[in-house]
Amino acid sequence: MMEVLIVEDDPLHRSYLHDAVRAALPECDLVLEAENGRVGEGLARQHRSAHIVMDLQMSERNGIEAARTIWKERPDTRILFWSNYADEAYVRGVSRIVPEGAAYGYVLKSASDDRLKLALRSIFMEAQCVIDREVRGMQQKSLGHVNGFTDVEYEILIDIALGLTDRMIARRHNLSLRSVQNRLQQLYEKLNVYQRVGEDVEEGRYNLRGRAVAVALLRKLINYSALERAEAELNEWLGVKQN
Amino acid sequence: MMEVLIVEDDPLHRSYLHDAVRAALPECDLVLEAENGRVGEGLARQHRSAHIVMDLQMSERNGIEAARTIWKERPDTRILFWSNYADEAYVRGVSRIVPEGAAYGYVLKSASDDRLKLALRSIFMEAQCVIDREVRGMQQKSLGHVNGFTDVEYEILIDIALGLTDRMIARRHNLSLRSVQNRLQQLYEKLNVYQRVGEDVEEGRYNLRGRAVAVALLRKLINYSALERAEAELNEWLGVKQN
DNA sequence: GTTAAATATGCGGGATCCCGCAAGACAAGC
DNA sequence: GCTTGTCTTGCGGGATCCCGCATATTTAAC
Repeated sequence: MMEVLIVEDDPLHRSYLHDAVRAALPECDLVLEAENGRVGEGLARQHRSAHIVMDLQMSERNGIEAARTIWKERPDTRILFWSNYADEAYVRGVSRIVPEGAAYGYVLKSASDDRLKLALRSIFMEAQCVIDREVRGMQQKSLGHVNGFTDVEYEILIDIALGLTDRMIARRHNLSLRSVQNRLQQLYEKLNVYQRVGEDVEEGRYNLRGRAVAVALLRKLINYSALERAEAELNEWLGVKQN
Repeated sequence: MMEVLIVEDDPLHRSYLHDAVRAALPECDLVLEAENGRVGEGLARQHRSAHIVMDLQMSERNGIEAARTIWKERPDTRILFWSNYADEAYVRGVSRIVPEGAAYGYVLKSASDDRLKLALRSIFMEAQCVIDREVRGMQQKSLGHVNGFTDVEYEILIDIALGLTDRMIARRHNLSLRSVQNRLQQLYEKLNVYQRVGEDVEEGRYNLRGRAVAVALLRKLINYSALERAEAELNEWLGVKQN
């Protein structure tokens, strides 16, 4: 008596997943479906789902937020993230919320049938972690300190992407103004923002702050959902500070 | 003897589209498929395709760029854009490149079977334009001057999102420094960026420039593909300026 | 335990940004 | 013509950003 919950907003992908689950897990006798994160959370709570397949990019409430609240309630839930992209923003977002010792997976939608089915069995039956090669590569590059970003640096990157002033960032992280600016300089360095843009010396420089955000977006260090989440956290912080 | 070219990177969606085309257009005797924009361009050129269904968000080369080069070569090509989103950035991007008097369509993937098939017939057989209601609504709101953005304003918004300095923007648009800054003030006004962020008066302001970009991203006035395109155009401009 | 490296903080200054004020340019409408 | 409104440009100044220089403090390494 095993149940699997599918959270995925695309009907075609949903039914494809349904079939895959049925084929890979004959011991599963109930497959639930949710068409966005909000509904998925509800179903997970109601059915105490222990096995979830989760899309990341959904309209109503995205997969990372849904997974976070689900894991907060029951940290031993096994979740397989099934996504189109291996953007650093997503990978970071996921690994930030996975609880200690939880079994989870991250496979791309471009993966083969077999890989998906294998991952389903490994995670749900064997409680193993399965991370796609591309995603794993991303993780390595991200955490490997060559051209990778510290957590603090990443936080500050997000902060300037949100449009905070240096002073605000300093207050938020309990740092001095100058320290924040040091971090920013490191960021500019790592993001390779110091090139001139025009031929005239001393004439065509970028606005470093803005350029850093642009480059981060182009390199997919940041994406919409990361920004959205960060904006929510910022507002929350502003809220508690108010009181 | 009618041919239809499908450009779509998701295999499931591709085969769904294939079926839909077959069902809606029995007079069509050849359906070609491409898995990204680059391949799509090639096939379109090779087969002189006059009827194309195009996804917007693709990895290798996105739908807007592909459509632009295709339309540049044969402006009477009929293209149906089939996308997940009605973001203002996409809508603007599409309407910027559609040639005078061309027949095109924009329907969402969430649309029903019937709507898709109807759109296929309307555009390919009758040369009519078919724009989904949600998308149309977006267009209205975008162009209607209440809370809508001028083309110039939008250009400048893109420029600060790319991280250009005021001076650079001025040079690019042949404006004075001060005019650019006027435009920026309008932008800040329209994007509602002037609110304080903290309780201390005179203490917690946003960095307006950065905040404007953040808000624009959150409101989906800008998205990844728009940035990518803008970055390419910027580099092109820098190139010709060099010589 | 000593050295080296990374990190945090302060000071100061030049560049840029943000913007109020004001004057000229151009078009539309009466 | 006159007015009104929008757009442009210049000037000037305060705030912020970017960053070199110098000094603690912490962390890592041997």
